[in-house]
Parts: sequence; structure tokens; C-alpha cells
Amino acid sequence: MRIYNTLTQQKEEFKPIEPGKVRMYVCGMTVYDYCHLGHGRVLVAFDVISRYLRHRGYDVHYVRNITDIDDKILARADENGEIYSDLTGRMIKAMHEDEARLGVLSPSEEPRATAFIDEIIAMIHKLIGSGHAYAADNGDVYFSVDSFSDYGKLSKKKLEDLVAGARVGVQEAKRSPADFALWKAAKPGEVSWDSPWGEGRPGWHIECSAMSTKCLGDTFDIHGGGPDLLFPHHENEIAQSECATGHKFVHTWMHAGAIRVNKEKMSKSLGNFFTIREILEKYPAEVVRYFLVSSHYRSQVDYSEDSLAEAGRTLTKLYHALRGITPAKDSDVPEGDHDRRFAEVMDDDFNTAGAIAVLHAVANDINHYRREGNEDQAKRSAAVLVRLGGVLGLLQQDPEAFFQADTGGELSAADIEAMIQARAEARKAKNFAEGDRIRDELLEQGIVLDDSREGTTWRRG
RNA sequence: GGCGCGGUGGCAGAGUGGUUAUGCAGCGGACUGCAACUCCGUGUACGCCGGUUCGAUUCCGACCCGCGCCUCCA
Repeated sequence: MRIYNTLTQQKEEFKPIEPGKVRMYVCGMTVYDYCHLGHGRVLVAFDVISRYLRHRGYDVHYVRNITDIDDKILARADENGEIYSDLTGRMIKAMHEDEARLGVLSPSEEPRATAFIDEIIAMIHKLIGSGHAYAADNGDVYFSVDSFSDYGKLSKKKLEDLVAGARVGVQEAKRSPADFALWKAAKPGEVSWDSPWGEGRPGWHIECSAMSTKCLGDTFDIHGGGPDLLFPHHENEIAQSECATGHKFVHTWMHAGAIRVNKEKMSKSLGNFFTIREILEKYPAEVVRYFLVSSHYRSQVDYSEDSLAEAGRTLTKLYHALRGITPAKDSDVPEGDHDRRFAEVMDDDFNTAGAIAVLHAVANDINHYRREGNEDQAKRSAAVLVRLGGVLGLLQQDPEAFFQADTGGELSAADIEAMIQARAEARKAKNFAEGDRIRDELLEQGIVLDDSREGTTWRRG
């Protein structure tokens, strides 16, 4: 299996540190607002990655943290006039709802920064002791980037450039403009924790170093996150962790691609972001997931109404293949060519676009077999489709549930069934005009009818 | 300015030194009372210029264009 490593800028043969086991850490959310589609992309990308690693037989220990203390959280809580922990509690709950709807499985562990203050302080203490960090006069503690000769190895940045490019008005207390805070002194009235350097709270970067080291050890296999975390966050994590432990921090660095909206990066600073829950009001969750999975995790994707609509049509087609048949028992269907092809493309840096092409090939088989009246083979292929779809977190619903999911239309399922019944009677009496009228009426409500030998089924289009 | 990524058919999106991506949309046909679904068939492609090669969309170099990071951001 080959994985693209941001650190070496190439695909590398993946060799876990401990055979059969994968230790993976992904930077999660800072919980001061609802998750947006960019978060969704990271969530889904690493969900697929962990699912596939498990499918490949690895014992995956997947840690994804929650940053539940930071400047933005305090600012927002202040704005809302609430205690910061009430805000983070609400947002964590919302995040878990969004994840569940997108079919993202829970990570093995979900550490929160505020529960790791002791470990954070211990790590900072160690860094000061070894001369990699210093307590400044203002109560902050900074990491000294000059003390780490490898600084910049992930982002390929040169320290001189960073220092030269630093904004004017940098913190006076810093020895070098590129130094970053490990511990921030508390401002009056702010929530804080006691430390050897006075009351304060951890900086953002040190949290991840402390949590990942505590949960996964000094060195682990995969560290992932969003594209904009590469610098400075991940660069800083490397500096902190490698200086604190004396060991290599991470073998493989993985970064997801950015989501764009109208040719612009979707970001909080641009204010052009869509929250996951906003999008889920308009599209079924699995369609959103299909959209995200249908392009490679490292590529940039454009969010648009059209692309979601297309994803919906395509997923509908796949579910049509599964409609009305009971898949064979998974264990009765040994791995075949499609399984092998699927593994081949996924082994190549998780090529989900290629994997979806395999799904379509399997769906094609099912439709062929059904046309030939070969129910048995159709059921076996259906088992393969559900099996492979499951690795991508797709096609796990009952097809009727997918087709008939209530999207807030005016008609209930019972109303629709009644109209279909009326139409069937009209058609039986050769009153096609009336039958078509009913069909058109349903179509106006977004209900599409599919006739087959066995009768008429419907879906919300 | 520094560092990095990318330019594939109407659109989305994989991949490859010589041979089918796949999907959506379109077109023709089969099925259907008519449709939908499904099936069969079908067209349009690799930014530009050089180089390497028997042969390059695929490798190398220049160029043009787009994008990301360099500042809180997934």
C-alpha cells in the first residue's frame, strides 16, 4: 500500500511501526462554531482511510482531538454571554450529530485539550529544561524555533524567510519573531489553569503534541489534518514533539485538499462557508458524503449546487441496482475481481474515485444479471456492492429508505401509496389519461414513479 | 517575493510511455400504453513550445494560466 507523505512529498510504501497496527492522529475541530463543509471533508477523508485500513486487516487506533480552549472560543463565549464550556459542550454535541449523519464513525479516542493540561504543562516544562522554550516576562512561554534545526522540514519553509516576512508589531516578548506560544498568560477574568509560569492556558500547537504523544506514543504512523494546518500548526507540532521526546514524531503526514466555493477557498475568514447542517437541509447526507468521496482526498474540490445534484443522480443509480433484491450473505461471496480491483486502486493512496468506478462496474453486473433473470448472481453481486460500498461508508441504507427519505415534502408516504393505487386502477381500466395525470401530479411534488413487472415503486427525486 | 500543488472530452473526475477510466449530461436504439428505471450503441480529451524516445497526454526543460500556504482558519 502506498500513501502520499507530505513530509517527503512523494508516495511511499506504507509500513506500520508495529506490524498489523496503525496508530493515527488527526487534528479535529476547534469547537466554537458549527462544522462547515471543509471540516466535513477532513472528517470523511480520514473516516474512509480508517475504514479502508481496517478492511485491509489493520488494527487501527484512531485519535482525533477536540480543541476546547482557545482565543476564538473565549471570544465567542464572551459575545454570547455564556461560559466557554457551555459553548464548547453545545458545539461538540452538534459536531457529533453532523458526523453521525455523514456516516463518519467515531474515532477510537477523542481527547479534549482541557483534559490534558497536566500533560501539556509537563511537556512545556521539559522543553524549557532542554533549552527549547523560555518563559517570557509577560507570563507567556514560547518555543524557540532557533533551537530546532529541522524547523521548516514539513512546510519546506526557511527560517530566514519566515523571520524576514514576519509582520511588524510582533510580540516584544519573543526572542525571534517566528517563535510561537506554548502557554498563554491569562488576561483578567479569563478561564485559566495554574502552572509554574503563572495562571494561563495552553497554546494551540502544544495541545496536539501532548495529546498525540500521550495517546499514541512518541512516534506514530499517520498524522492527518486539513490543508491549512500544514503550516504553522503541524510544523510546530513536529518541533515541539521531536524536541521534547528526542524521537521522530510521525512517519506519514497526510493532508486533505481544500473545499472551494465559487472559485474561492471556503474559509471562516472569507465568510463564505457552508455549515454541514445547512447543506444537510438541502441534500441527503449520503449524497454529500458521495460528493466528498468521489474525488481524491488530496485534490481541491468545488462545492456547488450542480455538483451535489449530480452526486445525487449518481448515487440514485447505484441504489437502483440494489433496489428490490436481498444481497447474498457476505461471507458466502468470496473475494472476486471487483474486490481485487477495488483494493488495487485503494492501495494507491486511497484512490476513492477509482474505487467508485469499481462500484459502478459491480452495479452494472447486478443490472445485467437481473435482466438475464439470474437472480442468484445478482444477489451475489449485490453483496459485493454493499461490501465495497461499506468500505467507503456508502450504500449501507435500505434502498427504499434512501429513495423515500422524507425531505419535508407535503405528501406523506401513505398519500403517495394511495395515489399509486389509484393510478394502478386507472391503468388497469386503460384510463391512461387519468393514470398519467396522477403521475404528473406526483412529479410536481418531486415524486418519481418507477414501474416494473412487480409493480410500481416511488422515490423522492 | 518565498515554498508547494495543479492544468484531461459539454461538465465532474481517475489513470497511463504505445491498448476502455468512471459518472453526469447529449444523441441513436431496445424495453414501456406513454414515461421513469434498465440495457445496447455512440461522439467529443489530455494548457503551450521545445527535448528525450521507434513512439508522450504520460518523462525532462522553458513558458502561459489557475490554486494553496507564508496570518486565526479543516
